[in-house]
Amino acid sequence: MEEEVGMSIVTSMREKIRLRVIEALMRARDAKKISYRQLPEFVVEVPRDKTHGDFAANIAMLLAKEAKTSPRNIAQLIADNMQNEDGFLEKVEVAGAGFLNFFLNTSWIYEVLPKVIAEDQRYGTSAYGNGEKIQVEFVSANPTGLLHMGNARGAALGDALSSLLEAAGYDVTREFYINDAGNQIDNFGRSLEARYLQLHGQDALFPEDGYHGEDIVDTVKNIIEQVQDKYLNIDSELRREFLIQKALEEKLASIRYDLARFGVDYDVWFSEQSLHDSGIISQTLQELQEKDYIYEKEGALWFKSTIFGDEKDEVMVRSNGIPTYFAADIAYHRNKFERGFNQVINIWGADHHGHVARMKGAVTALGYNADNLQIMLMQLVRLYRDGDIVRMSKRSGQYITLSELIDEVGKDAARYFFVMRNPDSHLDFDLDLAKEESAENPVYYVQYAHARINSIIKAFTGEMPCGNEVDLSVLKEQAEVELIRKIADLPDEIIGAAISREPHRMTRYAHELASQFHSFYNSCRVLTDDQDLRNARLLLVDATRITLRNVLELLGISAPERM
RNA sequence: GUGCCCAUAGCUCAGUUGGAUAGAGCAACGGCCUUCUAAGCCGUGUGUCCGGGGUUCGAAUCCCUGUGGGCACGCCA
Repeated sequence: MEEEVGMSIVTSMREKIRLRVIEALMRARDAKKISYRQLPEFVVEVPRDKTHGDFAANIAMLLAKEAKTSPRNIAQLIADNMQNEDGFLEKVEVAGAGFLNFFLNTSWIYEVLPKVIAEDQRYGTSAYGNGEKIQVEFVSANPTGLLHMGNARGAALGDALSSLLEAAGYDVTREFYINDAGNQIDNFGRSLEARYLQLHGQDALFPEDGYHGEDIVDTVKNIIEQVQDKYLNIDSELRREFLIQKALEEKLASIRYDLARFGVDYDVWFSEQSLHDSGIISQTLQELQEKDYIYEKEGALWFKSTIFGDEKDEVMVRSNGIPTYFAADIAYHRNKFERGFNQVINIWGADHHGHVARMKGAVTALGYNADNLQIMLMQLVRLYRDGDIVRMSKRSGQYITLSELIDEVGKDAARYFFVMRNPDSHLDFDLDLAKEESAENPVYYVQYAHARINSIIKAFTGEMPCGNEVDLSVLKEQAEVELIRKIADLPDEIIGAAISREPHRMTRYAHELASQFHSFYNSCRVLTDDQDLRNARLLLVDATRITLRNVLELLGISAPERM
């Protein structure tokens, strides 16, 4: 049975209609006016076109074949047999190919506002997820450098998705996987060492594939300030070990700082090195060996990922005995499921799409359901400045950092831009455009609505009316009714965006809500002399404020009180 | 070459998972401030939904195929 508590008003209207449709059909069948065995899955949806009613159902078209009669006949039969003693339905129409259009008695929409105001910060949230544990791993950038635009997109998407899932009633853990082991760390060490020696006037050779970025030089300069030339005449391996440790500390601190500035707050920072240290990697390897998913070839150990649809098998342990990144990642994913997450979501750049099949294969091999590992791929970000594409490469150190992005564009605009687009499409980020504080920037449109509301509330000197004491049925203007309906949609919008893993739906919703408000603002005056109307509109405006603020909060965007 | 992703208005993109006459923003043009913020509102028009087949009551959406673009194909991560 559906739990009645916490269900949104829109959902309960939808369910009420669904029930009455089913009852009507059964009544018609009892009266031998129609025959069918099984009821098809049908939808009760809010039609795009307002003239098609508040809700519409497609059941007649789906039942036509089985019932051996025309969709319009079936729809008419349902309409004639609908129970409506309580006047819940204003009218029911048969339209188009056999749609049922339901026009509801408008009284239900006036329940929305008191509910929003009572729930306040909690409005929009629901218990849909039943507290199920979900982990979202995102960004997980190499700590050898600074965060770039791709990381920024991942941060905005991952954080918004996490917030959405939380609002939909899931128990969410935000996690950052720190790649502090493996080849790139060795490379990092050699790069640091070369810079350290160079900065002391020595003629050290910089590794070909090393980290050429200026930020590495700065890091080494900072270390030198602390230790001077103490590590100049010392065993190279010890020197590298020390430099790596100090540099990782600094890099990680700056990554944490930048993400915090971007409004992203992680629950867990998980070290890859800890998997090596604790022996979990070799344990996992052994388990896979026992299950016969591993074989040896040319001195290396391979995982049979081809049996899970991968293009080729993948090396787990190199011939030099060092496990690959893939081996560590498998151990990490085993660890995730062992920690009791029902679902695990990874946000990856699309350049990693080749790993999806083998990672899911590894999860299956370990005895877990691969469907519970969802990998959200996002296409890469292309950056434009002065009309030209800015080539970005971490190795060469040529890239715009998250930190610079926040300085230039601002957190709010940047986050809105990243979440606004479908992750499946390339994002052309025009820095000059995003910087512009003009109407071109959609985030201002939404924030402006919030600021306007606050300005109305400030201008009102009396006492805010109480939800239950106001007759809201005076809100009859089209702009008023449509605004209320948009407000009422929030809980279902959140659930829909959360379960489909599509945070970008929420920016659209935010924009539509703001649009509906601006339209209302221009056609209806809130602070009028008519006290009843004024009070009702004050409540409407306050509920809009709460809804807008809650959506912006989900997206990690501030809701300014004045602009 | 093989695999994955993308292709919708002049530009940037939505399109509620298969529904009714495909929508926003920007750009263009015309109107609206003595009023709670004009970073706003109202109006004007634009489509070979990349091409071609198929599935069905119904396709931008699902399947096949062709074209164009991006990405990946390492004992890197």
